[in-house]
Parts: sequence; structure tokens; C-alpha cells
Amino acid sequence: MDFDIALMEERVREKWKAKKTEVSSSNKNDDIFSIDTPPPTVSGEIHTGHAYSYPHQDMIARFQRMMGKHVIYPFGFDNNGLATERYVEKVKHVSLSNMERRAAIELCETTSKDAIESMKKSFEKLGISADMDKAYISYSRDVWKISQKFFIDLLKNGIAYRTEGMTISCPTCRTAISQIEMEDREVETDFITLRFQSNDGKYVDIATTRPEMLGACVALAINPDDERLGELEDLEFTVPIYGQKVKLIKDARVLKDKGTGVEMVCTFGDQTDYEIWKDHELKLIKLLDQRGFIRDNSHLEGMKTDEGRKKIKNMLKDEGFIIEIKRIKHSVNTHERCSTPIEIGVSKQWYLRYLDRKDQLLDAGKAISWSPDYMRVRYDNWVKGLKWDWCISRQRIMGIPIPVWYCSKCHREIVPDIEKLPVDPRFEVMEKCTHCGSSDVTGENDVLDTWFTSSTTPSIVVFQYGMENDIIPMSVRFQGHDIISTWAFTTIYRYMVHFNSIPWGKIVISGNVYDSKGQKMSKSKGNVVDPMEMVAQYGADGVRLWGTSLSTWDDISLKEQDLVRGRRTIIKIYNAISLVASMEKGDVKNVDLPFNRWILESLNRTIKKVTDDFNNFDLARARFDIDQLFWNDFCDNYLEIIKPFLARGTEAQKAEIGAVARKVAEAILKLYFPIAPFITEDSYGLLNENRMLRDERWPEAGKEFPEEYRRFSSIIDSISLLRGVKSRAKSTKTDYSGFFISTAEDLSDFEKTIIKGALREENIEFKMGDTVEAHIVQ
RNA sequence: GGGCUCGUAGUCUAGUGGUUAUGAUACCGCCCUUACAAGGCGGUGGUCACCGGUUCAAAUCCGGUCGGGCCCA
Repeated sequence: MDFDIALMEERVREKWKAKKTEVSSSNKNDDIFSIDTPPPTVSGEIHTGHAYSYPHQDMIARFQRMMGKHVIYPFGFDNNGLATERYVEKVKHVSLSNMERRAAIELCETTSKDAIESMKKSFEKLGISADMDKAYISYSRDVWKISQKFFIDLLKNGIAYRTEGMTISCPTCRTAISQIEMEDREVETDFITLRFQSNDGKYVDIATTRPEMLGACVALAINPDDERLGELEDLEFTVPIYGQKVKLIKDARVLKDKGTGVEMVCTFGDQTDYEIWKDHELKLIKLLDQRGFIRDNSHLEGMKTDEGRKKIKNMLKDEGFIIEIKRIKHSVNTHERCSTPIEIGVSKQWYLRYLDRKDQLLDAGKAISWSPDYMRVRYDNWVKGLKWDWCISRQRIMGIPIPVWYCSKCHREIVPDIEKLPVDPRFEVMEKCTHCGSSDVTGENDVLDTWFTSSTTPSIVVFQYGMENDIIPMSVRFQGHDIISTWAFTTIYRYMVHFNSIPWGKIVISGNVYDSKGQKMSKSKGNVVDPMEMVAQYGADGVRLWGTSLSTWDDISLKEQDLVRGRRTIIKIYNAISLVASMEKGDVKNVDLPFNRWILESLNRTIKKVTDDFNNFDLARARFDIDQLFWNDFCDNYLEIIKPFLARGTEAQKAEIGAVARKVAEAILKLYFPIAPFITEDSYGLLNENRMLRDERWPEAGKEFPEEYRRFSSIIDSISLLRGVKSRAKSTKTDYSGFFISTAEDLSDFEKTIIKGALREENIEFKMGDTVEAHIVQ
């Protein structure tokens, strides 16, 4: 007989839709459980990573609702920034940078709205019980307002500042980026040793991977401890090809054993160049334009850097400057989104000050409870390694505008009144300067880094729910371990500077999903699995159960075999509950039958364990503990033991069994509910036609039967022992006329009857003995 | 290169000092026992990566080696 999981889940969705969840009337902060959820990036479809980690949040939300908490479980979608631009360009086959700006923004907004609708449906299909009606969109006027207001706050309290400073930019994406968005990549390249001649015939050799930067060479640098320093110090050398004169300076940042121990300082070949340049107050030669083209008005004019590198290499070779060329592998900084090597420059950008707060940031990290605890180390390492303030201005199309105008007369920054927000200085004209009255005012063209907005999700939630800031710190943040240094870090920082608070009391880290071989899923590898197909085959519950087969912070390799158990659990629940539903609804005051006391005590113990598990966010252990009760104790033993009594027992026995079986079955459904809400809700309908499991409270442990539990557990052991003997006899086709067992307990006749019934064997000989053993009687 | 983390039956996984190492899955045998054959019962399968140390006792603690993953440079 087929059990149609999809049909069952659809049935439950309809049932839930018909009646909205009651929201607890309590508004006391003690009773609020608030969840800071990650807004998925808008890309049209949800992926297996979502199918793994989003149910984890939902399980906690459902558990807390059953615990009677007023659960704030918001949802949002992130259509702000590069990822969305890419997505829109792909599905609409357009190049946004070639479009008129307003039209491009509009296209991003409309396209992402459609994608959001389809993603919402997928999340709902997975049983995500967040408030989708209240879902926010990160690129919306409401969020603009929130973000811009925060920006103005930061400007007023001196944390946001605009300066000409080092800019890391991506020539491909044509925007400034932050330290957060960089990624190192190993590349193979020529390491070229060049000879620089001095006026008086001396020379020095330097090794470089970037000869195309020669035109921007402003100094040579050597480590202060280098022995060669004496004869070379303060000499002037001539730059090959370009001919400018540069001095040899001392700087401890030059590594003695790298290359020749002498470096050329160019504006700017890498970050060290920038640091040396700044400290020694060297001259600035701007060699690259915004798009990464070389502007030397000479040999390499208009070339891309790699093209220029080839050409200058040949020129250097021809003119005899090259001493040696080695092929080496080294790491270059690239933009994580497009893998283009980044370029360093100086330009005016907006920054947020955080280098002066490292200690505070570390303290904030310690004030938050991390699950698992060791993930905090990643945060600590990131904070300790911060080198530059956070560059928050971006030269992108899709992004929240920085709410500033500039007066060309008094050179001051003008911000709008808070009531006027949101504003768009890219298109809106500021009539006159609020400081000097000049009408010569221009709007800021740049937009905010998306992390600037993402790092304030708790406040977006406060706005969305019309609540007050006193729900901050929120109860818990869920997020992946891959974005600890971005999302977790920036959020902690923002709540420190805006509210002098931590954003949440707890952060729960979730793992990534890889393919069956442990490889990242990507379209190019063709190993992408559609989670909706998993849902079709194993049910949303099956996918959710899969997500509890290991610790939630562990990465998981997606394997078919791990989904099988989930589907079996769904069917097993349905069948077991059907059996219980067929029993009479007994109403008894006292529970006397030993197996009833035993199963009630087992339930008691499981409820305590599972409650702790959920409180500790240990979903895998909760699942394990419930499985133990349901499969082993309840199905394999209890239900098998009671069957003979249901058939041949007294009315009193049947009534007591019916009552206890129902009680335990209902409790099991409640325990499973946060993990597998569909099948439990559906089955609950078999026991209680007019009630919804979704609205029920978490079960509580009842009267304890420790001694009965101990004694009956040994009877269960005897049954197992005899089952083994019987199974071995049957599988070896050995004839037997009965069984013998010796037990440690002196069994009563009733207990012997129970064992006989469970085995469906009449002829069992019992004896009390020191050794517990069993065998067949031939 | 640095930090973190993992290494347990074919596969996935539990287990942070104390009987015979948890469970799933796969495989094999038996059983259509009146909820479920998408089931039940039983079984095969593990030098707990390797080496050394601490301890009466180590999968577990410490040091090292090898290998994987993630984050950062």
C-alpha cells in the first residue's frame, strides 16, 4: 500500500491555511523569543543549503511557540547589491551598465520581486513558519530609510567619515570594495629580477611580479637590517624604461629573504606599497584609471595590466635590464565575486571607524553565546586581523544611496532631515547648501555597501513588527559559518556603535551542503541538486528529518541514503498512530499494568531529554532521543506487547491500554512536531479531530515509575534475548518445541504471560539463575 | 603560511577517561505475526587515521605525523 507523502503534506498545508496560528497575547519581553534570520539572496530558486539550514530555525521557532513563547520569526529577502545585478543580467539578458540608470534600477526591482514570490512558495513548502506576510525586501524604500538614518547617525557621531585613502577596487566590477570582499588566489606568474643603475655606476637588483607598474615606481625599499645598506643608502637609481629617479629607502616591511631583499615601491602595486608610500610621504603617480587601464602616456597607454605586463617584459628583455625570470606561484588578492585581481588606489570614499574598537569587539564576541563555542575563535581571529577601517561606499547601480550632498563653496557635507528620508542624491536636487546657502550643491553618486544594510537586520525587524528597540538584543541569530567575518562581525559592530549593545544573546552556526563527494555544488560542475525534487520524493518532512541527521553546524554531504530514514519515519508515524487511533478511548485514573508504567516512564525521561536538547539547540540529539522512544520502546516493544491484550484482554486492560497508548502517542507527535510538522499534524488529526497540533503546548513529564521502569526493562531484555534465539533457530531451519530462559528476576506469572505474548510462543520454560541466558528446547 | 575543525564497519553518524564502541544505511538469513514487507526479528562487518606520552584504565586527555574541510593571509 502506497502512502502518498506529497498528498498528505498538501492536506496539512490546507489545514494550516484555513486557520492562522494564534499569536500569544503576551507582550512581556520575558516571553518574547526573537530570531534574527538570514535573508536569502534573491536568485529565483532556493538551493540545498537553504533546505538544510532554514528548517533548523523553523524547528526552534516551533518548539518555542509550543513552550508558550511569543515568537518573533521574521523573514526577508536580499535583493540589494551585486548578486541581484548579476541575476537580473542573466535572466533578462541585459547589461545593466549600458542601460539608463533609473531603468536599470527599476528592472532589478521588478525582476527580483518575481523571484522573491517564487522563493517564498518554496520556503513555505518546506514548512518554514516565518511571517512571510511581513517579509521585508532589503532594497525597499522602508529599508532605505532605516539604512540612511543609521548612516546619518554615524556621520553625526563621527564614526562615518569621508577621506582620500587607500581604496581597494575591482577593475571588472568597477567599484571600490572592502577587506571583507577580498579573497586570495594562487596564481602562477613571472617573478622578474630587474637591475636598477645608480648615477655613480652602482646597481641594485629587485624582483617583482608587476613590471607594468614601473611607470608608477616612486622609491626602492630595503629592510633596515640588510647588510648591503651601508653602501647603498640614499643613493638615487634610475627606473628602467621610464627613467624617473628614485631613492633607496629603509623600511621594516621589506622582507629580507624575499626575492633580492629589495623592493620597488609603486603607487600602488600592493598594500605594502601603500603603507610604505604613506609613511615615507612619497610622491603619487596615478598609473591606472578606474577601469584598470594603464595611463602612462607612453609605452603602455590604454592597455590592461596583463597586456602591459607582457609588453614591458619584452622591452626590459630587449634593453638588457632583466637578470632572471622565475615562474613562481604566489597569492594575489582578488575580488571574491569575480576573481579579478584587485587594484589599489587612492580616492575619496566613506569609511566606518572600527580599528579603535578591537578590544570592545572581542568583548562583545565573548558576551554572546556561540553554538558551537569554537566558532567564536573565527570571529576573534577576524577582529584581531583587521587592518583598515570599513570602506562602505560603492560605485554600483543597485544599492541604497548614501544620503549626502556636497557644497562646492563651503566644502561641507549636507545631510537631509530625518523626516525627509528616504532620499536619493543621485537623482534629487538639493536647492541650496544648509550651511552657506550656496546653490552649488551636488549629490553623492555612490551607494552603500550591502553589508551596511545587512548588518542591521534586527532593526529592520523592529520596524517591520512595529516594535521598540528594547527587543534588542534579540534571542538568537542563525547563520552559516562561512559568513562569520562578514555578517556576524558587521552586525556585532553596528549594534555596538548604534546601541552600545550586543545584537543577540546567542548565535547558532549552520553548516554548508556539498554534493555526495564533498564538493561544492555549482552549475558548472553539474552537481546541483534541486531541493524541491528532494521534497517531491521524500516530503518536506523527509528533508527536514535529513537536516537533523547530524549536528546542525556540521557541513553535510548530500547522499540519497541519508534521506531514506526520513521517509521511513514519516510512514512509520502514520501507521503507528493509525493503530493507536483504532483503540478505544479509555478513561482511567490509575495505571497499573507494568508495560504501561514502563512506557510512561520512558516517555517522562524522553520529554526531559528532548526539552533540554531543544533548549540547547541540539536538534540532532533531539531527533535521536525521540527516535529512540518511538521506534524502539513504543513501536518495537510496547505496541507488540499490548497486541495480545487488545485481542484477548479484559475490558479494564483494554481501557487502560487505550488511554496510555493515546497519551504516549500524542506526546510523541508533539515531540516530533518541530522537526516533522506535516506528518505529525496529519496523524494528530486521527487522534483528535478538532484540534491542531500546531497550536498545542509542549508535553510535560508526568508521574514517575522508576522501579517499574527498571524491572520492566529487564523483561524487555529477556524478550530480545528470546527473539534472537527464535530468529537464529528459524533462519537455520532448526526444529524446536519450545524455549528456555534463565533470568535474574523472579518473574510473576503475569510477566511470563507478557513475554509469551510478545514472542507468540506458548512453550517457554523460565528459571531464575545467576547467568541470563536463553536457548531453544528441541 | 596562520587559525579552527574533522579523521570511528562499504557509506553516513553518536560517543570528551571506566563493562562487550551508538544508531542509521547498505548487505545476508528468516518471517506476508491481525499498523507498517517503504515492515519485523536476527546476523556479517570496526587494529576508533598513524606514532609516542600521561593514567590502574584512552576513540576520548597531551605531543607529533599524515590526510580532508572551512575561514583568514
